[in-house]
Amino acid sequence: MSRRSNTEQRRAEIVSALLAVMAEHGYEKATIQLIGKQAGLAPGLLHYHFKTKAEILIELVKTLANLSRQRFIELAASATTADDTLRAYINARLAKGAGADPHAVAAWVMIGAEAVRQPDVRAVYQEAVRAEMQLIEALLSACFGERGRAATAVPALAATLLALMEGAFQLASAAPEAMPVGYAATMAIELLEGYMGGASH
Amino acid sequence: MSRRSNTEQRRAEIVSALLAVMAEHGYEKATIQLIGKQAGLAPGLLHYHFKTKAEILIELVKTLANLSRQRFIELAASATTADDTLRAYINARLAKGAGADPHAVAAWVMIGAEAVRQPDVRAVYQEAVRAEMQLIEALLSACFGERGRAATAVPALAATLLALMEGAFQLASAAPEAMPVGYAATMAIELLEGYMGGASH
Amino acid sequence: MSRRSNTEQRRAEIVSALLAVMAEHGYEKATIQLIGKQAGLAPGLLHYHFKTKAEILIELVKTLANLSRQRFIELAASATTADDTLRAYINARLAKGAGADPHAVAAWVMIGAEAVRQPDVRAVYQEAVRAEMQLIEALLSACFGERGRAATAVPALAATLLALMEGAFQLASAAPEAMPVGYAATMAIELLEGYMGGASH
Amino acid sequence: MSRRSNTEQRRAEIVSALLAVMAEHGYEKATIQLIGKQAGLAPGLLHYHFKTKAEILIELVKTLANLSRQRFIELAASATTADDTLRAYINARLAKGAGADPHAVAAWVMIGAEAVRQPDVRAVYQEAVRAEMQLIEALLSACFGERGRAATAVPALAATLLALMEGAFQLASAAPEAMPVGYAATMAIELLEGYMGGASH
DNA sequence: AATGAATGAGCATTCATTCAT
DNA sequence: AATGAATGAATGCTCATTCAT
Repeated sequence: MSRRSNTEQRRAEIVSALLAVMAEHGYEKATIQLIGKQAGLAPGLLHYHFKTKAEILIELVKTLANLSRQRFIELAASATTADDTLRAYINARLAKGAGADPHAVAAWVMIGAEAVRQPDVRAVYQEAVRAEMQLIEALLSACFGERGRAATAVPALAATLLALMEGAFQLASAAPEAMPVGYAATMAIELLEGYMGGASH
Repeated sequence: MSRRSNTEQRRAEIVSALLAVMAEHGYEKATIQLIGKQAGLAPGLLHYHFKTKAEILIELVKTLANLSRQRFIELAASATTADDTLRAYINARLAKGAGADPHAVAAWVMIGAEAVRQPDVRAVYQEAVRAEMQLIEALLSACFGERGRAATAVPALAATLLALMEGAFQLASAAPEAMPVGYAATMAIELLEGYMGGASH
Repeated sequence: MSRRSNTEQRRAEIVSALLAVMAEHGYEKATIQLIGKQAGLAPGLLHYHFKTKAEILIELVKTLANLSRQRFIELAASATTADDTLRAYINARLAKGAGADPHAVAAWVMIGAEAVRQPDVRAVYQEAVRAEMQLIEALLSACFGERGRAATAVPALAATLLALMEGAFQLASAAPEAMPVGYAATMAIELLEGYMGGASH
Repeated sequence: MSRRSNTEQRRAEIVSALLAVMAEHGYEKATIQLIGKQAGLAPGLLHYHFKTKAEILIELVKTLANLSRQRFIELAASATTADDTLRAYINARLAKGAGADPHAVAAWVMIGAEAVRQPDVRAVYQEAVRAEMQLIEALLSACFGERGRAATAVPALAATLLALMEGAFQLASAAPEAMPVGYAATMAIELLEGYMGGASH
């Protein structure tokens, strides 16, 4: 009788196209025409599946947050200790190599800037930040527990690690040539271990 | 006697207006009309003093980099040890309070995003990053020296501190409600001391 | 036995949906999507039953003209004198109450505006006007006859009554709060009686 | 020093262009491009002088209402009695001939339709209707007074005259060929005189 | 130096219409 | 008959830039 809906797939294609275009041109210059061309779809079709351009962006934020979590879950699967899990998390986020997607990183940086001025984007961005904070806090608390130590300043430590990661994304996208190679993951782990191992001496 | 050229002052006013408008609306939505209104100048005048809108942005990047350095110099004036100087630097960048300007912070975040896609902006942004890296490396080396220790992984450590700061700016601008209060400066200092004090044990 | 064609019913449903949507949004903003939603039909189906959107409008004009005539016939059934019949006519058109449909009135106003610029609409609109003129003229002539008077200026009188009715529709739709309640039917009858009763004194 | 503002003149030109285009094409099809072409102005300029297209329409409504009043004032200047003034009013509105502008009449019809669905337009349209009602009521009261009679049902009578005029505009614009020539002004006057002269017999 | 009107390309969005299913 | 995805040409509006004054 009727056509089968392919909306979910089309929406995913469009979001994916926005990711690619935005990584290179930013949000404002990611025109509907350009996104459509990237996806191989007519411009009008994008507005058939999404009410506004901003709505595509919102969807992208959610998608990237999920993707990130997914990658961590995969890498954490083989970790046995809390320290291993924390390392897996940091590597999932910061290490180059399999799964690291410069496009996604650059797009995330653009999203961070849009979140400053677009309330709707800000809302989902903030939600992602909150969820990430909780995840990191849990990981850190576990590490403290494993060492048989009281968990000290976990929220501040978590925030710092998150800031470090966000900043690393920013610098990797906008000034890679000015940065040392592979500094972030290694140094983040070392700093945390230094703190957790020595904070009570 | 003819009228003195007020070009330099006008340029500064315009750059300052861009800072204010950009903090709230981002670069693309910071229209010439809006910047002009903020500065109390007619739109046409902006193009008399700057060839293009991008040129104002470039000037703003330089201005912010200088401002930042200026603030550090002031705070560092009373420091006597290398550790004190490093603390002064971190506080100059991260501590709330006198001199901390949320507008400037938000604008810097926007600039970071523009640097990803605008080569001209990227060039000056990268230059600022490089200069900052050198400054931090010098500060860190001094701290190591003061401790009578070999300087270990200074570039990576410097990069990490810079990333931490950039990320803190990002999160302060886009998700302040999700972050603990005043975490960044304190925790950055503690992490560094933990690393420098204990890395060779 | 194969499925009966339901084309006629579907067409009527679509026309009725246009009436409802147009009353609120006007013709241009009565999109095919919106009409379809109102009718509970998929957009594509509208173009299966009507070649163009304008064709639906044409059909609506005819439908409304018929509806109006129908209502008069019902109300006139019990009239015995020419004066009664005229009163029945005016009440059928102007009186509030059973059968008065604000939607239909508003849609008719919209149609009147479309008739100014769309030749096809104008043609059927004009046809409806001509038919209405003839009907009114006949009613008026009968009234003159009943009074044993020569019919004076019947076409002009008929045109004036028609104008009065069209104007009442317009004002009822666009400025109801500025108008007295129930003025039109009463006053139309009084004016006509004043004219027909006293014109020869 | 600066350029002299020509905004008021430009706005008037644009409003006038909308009048012309709207009379032929209606509001929706009166595109900014088309209005601009009619006025000999670049499309962007229309939005420099008016924030939105709807704002031009609002201005047009006000302009037409004023124009109409102006024409009455001129024609009423030589009237000495209340009856003469009423006649002058009706002629100013309905009579063909010097000052009658089919464009303005057609545009007014379009405005009436837009007033049904655009709240902002409706507001100014209603205001114009209210002002017109007051004017007519005053004229009619004066006529009753001149006759030494109590004013009977003046609001309803005024509303009826207004409806008659609005309807005459509608029919003149959308179905002129179906209407008698010059019926409206003559018949309106006769009907009113019939009513005012004989209502108390 | 300064003003503000003017330009025109480009943008997100709408929508009648088509078409594969 | 019916569905709903797809198309692409408009449309209102924005905005950097130019220019006459």
